[in-house]
Amino acid sequence: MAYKRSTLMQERLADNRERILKAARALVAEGGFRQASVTAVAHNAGLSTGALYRYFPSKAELFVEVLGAAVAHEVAILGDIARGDGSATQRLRAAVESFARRALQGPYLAYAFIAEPADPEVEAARLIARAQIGDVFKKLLKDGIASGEFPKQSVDIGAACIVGAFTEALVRPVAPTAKRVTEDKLVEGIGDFCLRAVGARVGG
Amino acid sequence: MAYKRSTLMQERLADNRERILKAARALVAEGGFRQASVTAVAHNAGLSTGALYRYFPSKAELFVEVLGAAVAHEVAILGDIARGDGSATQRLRAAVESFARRALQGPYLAYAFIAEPADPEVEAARLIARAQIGDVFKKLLKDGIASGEFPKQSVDIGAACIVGAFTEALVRPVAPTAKRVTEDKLVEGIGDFCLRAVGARVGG
Amino acid sequence: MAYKRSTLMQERLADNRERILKAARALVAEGGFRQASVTAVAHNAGLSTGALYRYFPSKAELFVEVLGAAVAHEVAILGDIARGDGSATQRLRAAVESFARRALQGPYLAYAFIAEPADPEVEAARLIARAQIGDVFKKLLKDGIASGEFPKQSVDIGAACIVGAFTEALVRPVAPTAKRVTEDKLVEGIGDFCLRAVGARVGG
Amino acid sequence: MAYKRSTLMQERLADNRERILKAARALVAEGGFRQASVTAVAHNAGLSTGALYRYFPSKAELFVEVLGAAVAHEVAILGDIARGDGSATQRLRAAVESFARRALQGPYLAYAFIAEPADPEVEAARLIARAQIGDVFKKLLKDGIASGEFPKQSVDIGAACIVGAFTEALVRPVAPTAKRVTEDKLVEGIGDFCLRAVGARVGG
DNA sequence: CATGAATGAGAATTCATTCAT
DNA sequence: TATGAATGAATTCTCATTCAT
Repeated sequence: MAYKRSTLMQERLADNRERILKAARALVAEGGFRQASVTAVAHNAGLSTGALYRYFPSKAELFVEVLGAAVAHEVAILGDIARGDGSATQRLRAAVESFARRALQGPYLAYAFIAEPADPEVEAARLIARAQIGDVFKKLLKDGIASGEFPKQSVDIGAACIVGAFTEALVRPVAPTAKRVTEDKLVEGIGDFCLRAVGARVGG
Repeated sequence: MAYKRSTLMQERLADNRERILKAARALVAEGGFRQASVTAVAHNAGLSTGALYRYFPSKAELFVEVLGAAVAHEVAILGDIARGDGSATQRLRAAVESFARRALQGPYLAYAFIAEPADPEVEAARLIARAQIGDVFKKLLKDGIASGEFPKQSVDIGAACIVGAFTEALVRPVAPTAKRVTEDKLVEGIGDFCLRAVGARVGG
Repeated sequence: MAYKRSTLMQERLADNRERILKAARALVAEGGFRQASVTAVAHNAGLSTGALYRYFPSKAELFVEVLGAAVAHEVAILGDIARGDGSATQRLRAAVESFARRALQGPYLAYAFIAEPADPEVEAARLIARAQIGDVFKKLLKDGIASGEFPKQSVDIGAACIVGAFTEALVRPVAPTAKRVTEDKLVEGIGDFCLRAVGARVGG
Repeated sequence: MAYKRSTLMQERLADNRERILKAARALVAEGGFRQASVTAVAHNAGLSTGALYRYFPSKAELFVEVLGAAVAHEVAILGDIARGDGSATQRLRAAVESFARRALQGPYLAYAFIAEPADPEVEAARLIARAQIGDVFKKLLKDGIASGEFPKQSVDIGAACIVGAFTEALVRPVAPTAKRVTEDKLVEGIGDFCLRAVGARVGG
């Protein structure tokens, strides 16, 4: 009918898209991919099932984008830190702890990192996501090595280990019942671990 | 009276159980729990669906056992190393590298560690599995701190980080296409990372 | 905005629910719970298997409702009769014969009363159903005893016996082939039996 | 091999047959047809699944015989009572109460009477069984009418009602929680009900 | 002749995707 | 264009019956 789509309409559409992504994110965070059925996502976004397919061609592509958005957000923050001021040591600690704090608040991102994908398409996206996060730490490692703060080492392996280390420590701390560590202690402990791991001289 | 069960028959039965476990393991390693349907497992084991239920009461219990067996094997080996001779530093490196080498040969175990479980029962088993692996490293950390090899630190967090670090590095190395690191380099790199991470004095 | 759901659509939905109940009822009446598989019910209702689950969360709940609806209908009618005018004797006969006539028309209800349930949930509903029917007769027995029409007796046992007596007589008349009794004779015979059973003075 | 089957062997076979029937009966009594799987019956009889099929060609035929045996036993006892001394009134009460007492001891028989069959073949047997029990009461009704103890009435309907009445009262008494009637009271109450129902002059 | 492992059809239930309205 | 009811294939699990040993 209307030849030109009104601006209002376009905003509406953008809103819907955003709402779907948000709903999907929330559902995955709550109970994993298993809980995030298409119907549930659509309903939580205030839309019908059919409407969702107007914005995303399939469930897989929706979740690829969910993951992508989460990671883009994360990478943006971590990238800012990595490109900021201070020594590589300081920036590495800041990055690790920044990630850790956000993950502890809403653990969906960390969860998404290790959750088994429902689909090969999502799996591919997951690899890319991890790589992107890893790249931030690779840069920091390079900086530190260049400045002489860290000894020479494989930055590829190091970055992967860092991502794995904090992911694991955040999602499934060993000994979950005994001695419940406070959030501050946990974040700091992870930071210490990673700094020592890359050979930085850390506290004492 | 009752026909004596032939030795052949007994072997057959034991074989079937083993074949089921093997098939399940292989399918999970290949494509995750999603790919490992009961029908697929049974078929790959050369049995009918119903026959599988003679050996395992449910899909969940089958996979709990798959995981349990893998971890028991792993813990046994790592435990031997941890209780062996040499400094904590040496034993820690040996444990990490031993795990890493096996994981690179047949990556299913590492995969099982991070795969999203299909079932709460399996999830519980997974947590226990990670904790058991973690405990080995906790012991090594304690040893090293006691001997003065490692600085004082949280052994809970450290153990979790170590497990996470090598799991991640093994399963999804950052930058998987470019500069394919040799296996030796990767294993050594992970070892270095972990030793530095705990504060050991590592070569150079 | 949202398309207004047409009246036609709403009728369609209500129809579907009704059709499912009807199909379930018919299948149970024909061949018991065994014959009433979810697939068969859905198919007889002109729907797919999955569609049925939009209207009923499980097979058990569907059959609980089938039973419940039948009994609610029955209890309403019998209750009206029991609370009506006339002596307890008259009302008891009217209630028994009313039930009997309906049961002979569509024997599913009587069948449902004695069918072995496929599920504990349904079994529970069945007990409640029988109790509800029994309660109507308990009230009538009490009335009759109070008015002196019936001798003193256990109203619990009496009510159970009455329900059992007409259920049996309706569903499986002894000697089903020989001397096929007319419906009128059967209904009257059951009425006579029950009245005598409670000690009422019955014609001749 | 052996041309003539030894007597011992024949006894053995007869024993097995009997044991199977007994096991089947016990399982049905415990938890209905649902619980009585072929494997369970065979196991409880101390035999293998396959061996059972040497004695019964199918599950259905096994349960037809289980029912038949139970009823034959019942009919024999009730027949003795019915053909015994005393007035029809006395014999009817004795028969009803005798049945009731046995049913209360081991309720499997009463259960089998109303349980939904797993199979049309068993259903047919069930009808025959009920008819056979009914026939005993038909004879008693005829006796009583002939002797002038009972008024003229349909013996077919009356017999069916009696069977239904005590079956129901025994298996599912209305109001099962409140006022738990003693066994004696229940048996007597059922007897009273049935005697009054046929028009006998009963106590007071 | 006895065994019991194996079969395989069938049951209930779920869910991504489509399409008439 | 939005809706959500309908689809139907796929999943886990059961069990009467068979047959190699």
